[in-house]
Amino acid sequence: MGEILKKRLVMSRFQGPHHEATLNLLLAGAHLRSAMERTFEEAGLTPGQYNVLRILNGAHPQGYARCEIARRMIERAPDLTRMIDRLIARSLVERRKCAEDARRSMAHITAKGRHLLARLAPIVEAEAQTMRDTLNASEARELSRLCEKIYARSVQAEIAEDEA
Amino acid sequence: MGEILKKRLVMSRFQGPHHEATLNLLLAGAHLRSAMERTFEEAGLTPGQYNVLRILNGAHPQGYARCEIARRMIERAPDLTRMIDRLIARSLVERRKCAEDARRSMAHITAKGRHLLARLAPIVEAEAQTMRDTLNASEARELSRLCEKIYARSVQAEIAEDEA
DNA sequence: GACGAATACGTGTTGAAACACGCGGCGGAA
DNA sequence: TTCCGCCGCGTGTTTCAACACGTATTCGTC
Repeated sequence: MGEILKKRLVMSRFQGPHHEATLNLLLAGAHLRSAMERTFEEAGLTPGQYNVLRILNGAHPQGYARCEIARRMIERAPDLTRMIDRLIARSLVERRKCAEDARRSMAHITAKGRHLLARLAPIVEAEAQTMRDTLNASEARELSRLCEKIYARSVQAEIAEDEA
Repeated sequence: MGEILKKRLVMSRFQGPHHEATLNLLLAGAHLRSAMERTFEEAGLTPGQYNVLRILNGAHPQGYARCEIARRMIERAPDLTRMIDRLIARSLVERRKCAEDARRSMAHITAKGRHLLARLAPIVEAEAQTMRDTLNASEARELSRLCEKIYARSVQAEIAEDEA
């Protein structure tokens, strides 16, 4: 147990299973993230940009306001405005005014953006298949459960504010 | 199951447990990472810089060459040189020449760097305690095992190269 | 309806990553 | 020894991210 992490970090001693789990989680997360980077770099997209496109594609054709996108992002994105700007510069997204609330700027995915997502779909599916090859279904559910426990506290705080 | 993630990403449907696990792992990793950022920002350190300091502290007083540090980092750090430069600028680390191999530049933690780590220790311990409150020991071990499976393939490839 | 507070965006600026490249030093082969 | 390939490191440049701030709009309260 823990042999792989030992070799990876060239460490000989741990400070208990929780420390080991923390390091492993950070490593696995960074690994998945860099796998995403490699997947999308061919299309010139960062993981965050891909995430925005996916979110907007889910909202097609209505679109989302900037703050709605931020709420649905995996990672916090303080600079979401310019991230969207870059997508607009490549004609993958367009910005329109919001009728109900003039403060909001609605972002919509374009046909070109949807085409890009479609082209990327098989590559993304291949990555998903790798995960299915690595974990069985019950392991995946267990991993979900444990990860949720880790960020549950802060998220529940956010939801509490949300529903207050 | 999965209710928290649904609320977090405001999603209503999933594409199976593996997709859910992937998202949860990314979220938990980002959560841990931002918790580290908040922990160290008071000291003006990024998680990567703290990691370097920890690594050099473990090698004290011999020090490590740049490439040795890179091998022990949690995240890949292509710009490790300048990361060390910033630590040197704050007198937390110093650079010396390597006698055996003039190509290498050895980095050593300074007394000031060790003092900073000592000052940060209780805060880090508090974070560790949070993890112990969240997961019991067997859950931590299971999380470690699952995370290791995820990055095992690529790591084993690296080790294979390493030992070739 | 008017005022203050909060919200939703956008921007200017600073700091840090990623990538490619160049230099110097080491090691093996003829 | 000499040459060539590789390694280790540093740097220049560009792109991106984080923080703080300013502006416009909406909401709540009187």
